[in-house]
Amino acid sequence: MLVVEECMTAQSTTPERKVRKRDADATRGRILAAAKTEFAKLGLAGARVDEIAERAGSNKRMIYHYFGGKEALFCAVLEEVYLDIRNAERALELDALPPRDAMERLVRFTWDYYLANPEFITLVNSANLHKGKHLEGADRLKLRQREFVDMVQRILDRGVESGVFRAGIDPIQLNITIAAIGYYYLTNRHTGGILFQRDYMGDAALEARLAFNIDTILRLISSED
Amino acid sequence: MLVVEECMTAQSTTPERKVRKRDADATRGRILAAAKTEFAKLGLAGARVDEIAERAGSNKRMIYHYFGGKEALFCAVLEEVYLDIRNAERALELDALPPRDAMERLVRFTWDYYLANPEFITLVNSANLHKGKHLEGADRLKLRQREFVDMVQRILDRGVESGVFRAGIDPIQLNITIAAIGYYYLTNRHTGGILFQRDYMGDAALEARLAFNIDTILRLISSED
Amino acid sequence: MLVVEECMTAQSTTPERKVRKRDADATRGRILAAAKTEFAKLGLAGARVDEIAERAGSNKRMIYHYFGGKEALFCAVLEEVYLDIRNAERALELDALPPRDAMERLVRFTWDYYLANPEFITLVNSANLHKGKHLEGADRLKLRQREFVDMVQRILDRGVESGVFRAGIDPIQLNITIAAIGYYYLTNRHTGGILFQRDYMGDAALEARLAFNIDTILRLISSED
Amino acid sequence: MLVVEECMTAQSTTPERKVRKRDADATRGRILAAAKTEFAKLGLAGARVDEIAERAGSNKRMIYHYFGGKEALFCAVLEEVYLDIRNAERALELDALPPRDAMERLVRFTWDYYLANPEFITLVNSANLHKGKHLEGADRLKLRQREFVDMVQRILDRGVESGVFRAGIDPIQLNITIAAIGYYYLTNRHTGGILFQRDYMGDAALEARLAFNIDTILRLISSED
DNA sequence: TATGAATGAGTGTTCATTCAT
DNA sequence: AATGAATGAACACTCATTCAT
Repeated sequence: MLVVEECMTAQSTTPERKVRKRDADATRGRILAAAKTEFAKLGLAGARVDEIAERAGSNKRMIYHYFGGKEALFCAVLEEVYLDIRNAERALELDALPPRDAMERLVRFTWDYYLANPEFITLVNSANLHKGKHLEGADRLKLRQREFVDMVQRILDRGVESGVFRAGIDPIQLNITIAAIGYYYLTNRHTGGILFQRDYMGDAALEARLAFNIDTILRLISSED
Repeated sequence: MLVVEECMTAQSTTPERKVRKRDADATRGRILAAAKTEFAKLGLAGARVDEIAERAGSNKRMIYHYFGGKEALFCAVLEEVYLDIRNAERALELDALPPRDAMERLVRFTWDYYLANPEFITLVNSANLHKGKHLEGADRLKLRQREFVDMVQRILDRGVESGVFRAGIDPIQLNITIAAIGYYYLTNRHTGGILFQRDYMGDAALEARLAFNIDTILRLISSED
Repeated sequence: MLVVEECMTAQSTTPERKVRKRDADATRGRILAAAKTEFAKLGLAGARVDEIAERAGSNKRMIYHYFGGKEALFCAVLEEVYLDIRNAERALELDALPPRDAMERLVRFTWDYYLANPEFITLVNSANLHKGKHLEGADRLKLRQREFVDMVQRILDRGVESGVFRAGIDPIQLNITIAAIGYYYLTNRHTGGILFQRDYMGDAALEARLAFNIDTILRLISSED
Repeated sequence: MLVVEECMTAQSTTPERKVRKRDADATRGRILAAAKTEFAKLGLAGARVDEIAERAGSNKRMIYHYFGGKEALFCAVLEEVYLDIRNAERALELDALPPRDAMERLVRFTWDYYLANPEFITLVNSANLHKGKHLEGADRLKLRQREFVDMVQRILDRGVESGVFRAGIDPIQLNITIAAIGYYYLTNRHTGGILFQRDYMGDAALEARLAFNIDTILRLISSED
């Protein structure tokens, strides 16, 4: 049914392209943006190709022309949003900060990014509902991810060296936990809000959660309390 | 489009029902079980009423007879899985354990439950994709949830009293974090596995994550390092 | 793309069916008849499922319910028309006629059948355009075909015995030729009419062709001129 | 819908065209060849303009430039293949052979031509499915066809004169039959192969059929057995 | 001469749901 | 209580054709 290999063809246009006849790249971009919104709101199965085309101010045929199909379009969206967050993380230049500050900055950034880009969360959830199939071809991403883990490792190493962090912390476990405590709160804010009968998204609630999360991570890695 | 109110009609059959309706209840139960599997695997939009009927060994018309429609069936499934986990938590009788043991037990239970009931996670994700609409009518659940928070509060209180826990910890924030560090790891295991190029589900990996999570929570609430 | 195996499921309804709830068999029959007309007129690729449904006074969904799809419907149509002609041939009871009369009767019947059932010809052409794929599962047909060849063989044998036919004539080659000289004239009547600038379908032309064909076959098999 | 008149514009480029237009003619030729293959394989409705353009190593727009549209392209293809076979027949120079040899040569040639050019058969079938509409404008062809019939008439006349052939044979009926017995065997080889469960295309089978056909025609026209 | 971009109408197929028994 | 028949709206996807360069 799903031809995952098609995802390989969904790479963004090559940068060498100079003359943009009739704005092909712009159309492609508008479709991608519309698809991101639509897939984020309704999931892969719930999103409608018609709606994406209309939202993009284009027409259905172009989606098939540029991306090959709905699933391949989903692949392209996924790759894009993952590249976006990894690029933003890299732009933090955490290597330039003292280790404790760097770590707090990372927790704060992760939280702020999820808040500012709520589509990221639902898209990742959709990708996982489909067992990650649509991400399998994204080799560029794996490289970026490794760079990111290395950076976190460097922060940990510097912290251990300067005595503020414990030794022996797995950077991937740490990374997962940093993401988890923000991501979970936000992705489950609706059911959580109903069941706990609590405001999740007010300013005070958000600030309280961020503070709790920073505390959680710093206590986890500190050399002493 | 969505008639959330239909969810009200999706309550499980009342216990007063005569015993001769055994078959009817059995059919209802098989439909509910089939729906759980199907919605968990494909989401609300991706699941097919036909497939649910077939998997239940029943026919489509019965779904409309017992539940009113696809969305109402989804409501019933959601309520059931939430009740199941809350009941299981209550059965832990954490009040009978010393506070540190009780807390470790809770972290461990939460992790094990998610592992043993993977549908729970994808169903909750689906519920949140739809902004929790399908949970709005589930009043029985809100009560249970409150009981659960109270129990965690009691553990924290006992821990503070005996000096092993810090004071001032919000039981709901703690609860969210306990869930988060297990839930996130498991729900995003596919994309995580691909991007980190790491085994998520092997025995060693699972044990390592559980240990990391217990450590995270205990460090978070301990009165000192 | 084409799942030829689906054709297997396109067998006509089992005769054991007694109670016809809401006229299921009638609907099936009307769809089959409409499909025959439509496929004959426009070919497999040219025929439209919408048009078939409308012509059948039914709706598109029923086509998929009863036949599984467009191609499977084509399989069912093909099987039906082949069974029809083989049944009609069997009804001729040629075994009861003197060999020469039987053979003339067969040539005449074949010609008349093609004239009365022009869809047969275009349907067979369509089947062959697709390399016969849609006939592969029709085992019932192969049996009938064999019975038919055996009957022709018996006529030939009786003719040889009585001295009117030559010995050594292959019944299948003869059969093919009997079909060919009628079929070709009719299937290519349009291009033939244009290129030869000749009336193909007037009464006189049809009679002349039939006479020519009978003459061709009798000269081919006669023991002497 | 169908604008048959467009076929008029599909004449091949006039020879007066300057030599510098070599590329243009080459493109036109490649499109025509690709179209022949594609129409032969899938019929008029089944063939895809995109596929033809790609197969021609050209682009879709050129098809519209040179031929005007899909149907007009089909007209051009049809005219070409008919001219090809008529030219090949003329090249046989049957007037130079004794009548019996000439007739056998013609049967043999027709058979060999169909075998070597299987597209001819499916294209003619497609043309007839559409009631010959696409051939209506091809006046050049009608002339050639007449020349061909005249040639067959001359062979028959010579045969009657020399006593080897019967008198009174209609050259067009004969022509049709010569074509029929080869054409039918080949066009229906797939369904025939399945229903008769017989090899149609092996060397021995082909030779046997050719021998049978020559025998059929010679017996039909011989003055005596 | 040549070409990629664009499109509207349509194409086979599937859906949740209702009807009739 | 249970079920096969039926449906219309929608679905992903494709088509021949025209536009702009």
